[in-house]
Amino acid sequence: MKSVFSIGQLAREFDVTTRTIRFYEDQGLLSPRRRGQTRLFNQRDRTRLKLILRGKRLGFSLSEINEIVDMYDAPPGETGQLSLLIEKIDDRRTRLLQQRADIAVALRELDTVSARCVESLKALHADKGMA
Amino acid sequence: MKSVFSIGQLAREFDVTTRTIRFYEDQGLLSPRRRGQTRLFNQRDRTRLKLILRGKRLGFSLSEINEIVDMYDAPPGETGQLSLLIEKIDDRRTRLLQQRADIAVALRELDTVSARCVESLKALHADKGMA
DNA sequence: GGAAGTGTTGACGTTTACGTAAAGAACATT
DNA sequence: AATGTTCTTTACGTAAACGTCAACACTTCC
Repeated sequence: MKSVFSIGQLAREFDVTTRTIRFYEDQGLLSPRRRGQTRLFNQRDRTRLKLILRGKRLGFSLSEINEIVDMYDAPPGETGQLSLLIEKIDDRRTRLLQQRADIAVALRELDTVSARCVESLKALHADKGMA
Repeated sequence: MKSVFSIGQLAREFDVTTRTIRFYEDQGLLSPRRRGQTRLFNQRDRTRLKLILRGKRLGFSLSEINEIVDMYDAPPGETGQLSLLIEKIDDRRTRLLQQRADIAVALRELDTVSARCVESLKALHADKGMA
């Protein structure tokens, strides 16, 4: 369990370019410590990067991801901020549930297409037998 | 059950702009019939649009969606094309399953954040009671 | 017959999310 | 001392997915 990572290490581990990681820092999604000019990433930075990439896989934009990642930090003190956060959570949950439903439909349809492929293969083999 | 739609009707129904629909046609994702210059969309076009928008919700790019929508049309005759299609189906299934797993994790984490919100609210009420 | 509403084709503008050099610093190896 | 590797900043480039006019045609309503 290492506790400090270079930009290159993280890039290799998560299969992104260093340019991408620097870009995320530029956008305020990451803020690693520095030793001189060089970036030093700790476990928390690494976790945030993992969160970011999961958000990307789910089709969120970087600014949405920025909001999301902030959600995981300490809840805000004011009631106003808190209800805003609850609203965001609800929005995100709704979107995730929609996506889950979309995936269910899409997977069923893939099965249908698969079945048609099998049928086509059968037909091709039958033709082959005829020749 | 209507069988022909104008571009405006579809735009309203699916909450996209007409510009978006024309762009999709330009990219070869839609190809409605014409009466003179005017586009006439049928049920098949409408279904394709629905597929496209679901693909977008799942974070696929338009070129990926193009491939996907083609999958739902008649399977190709050649064995080579067919095995290519099977490969694509497999890729897509893998990605969907990854997304589903991501969603499961994200939903659990949302519950955690929700719980923290409730705790924070309790604490705020306690403070209020103290004053 | 003029205005409103819907349709059309360009064509340029914009945001997002990086890619891709350019030019240099720091450090290890040969 | 030269080479190689990994890091840095700065900055221009780009593909995707539309937005946003402009300028025009057709129909309908008053």
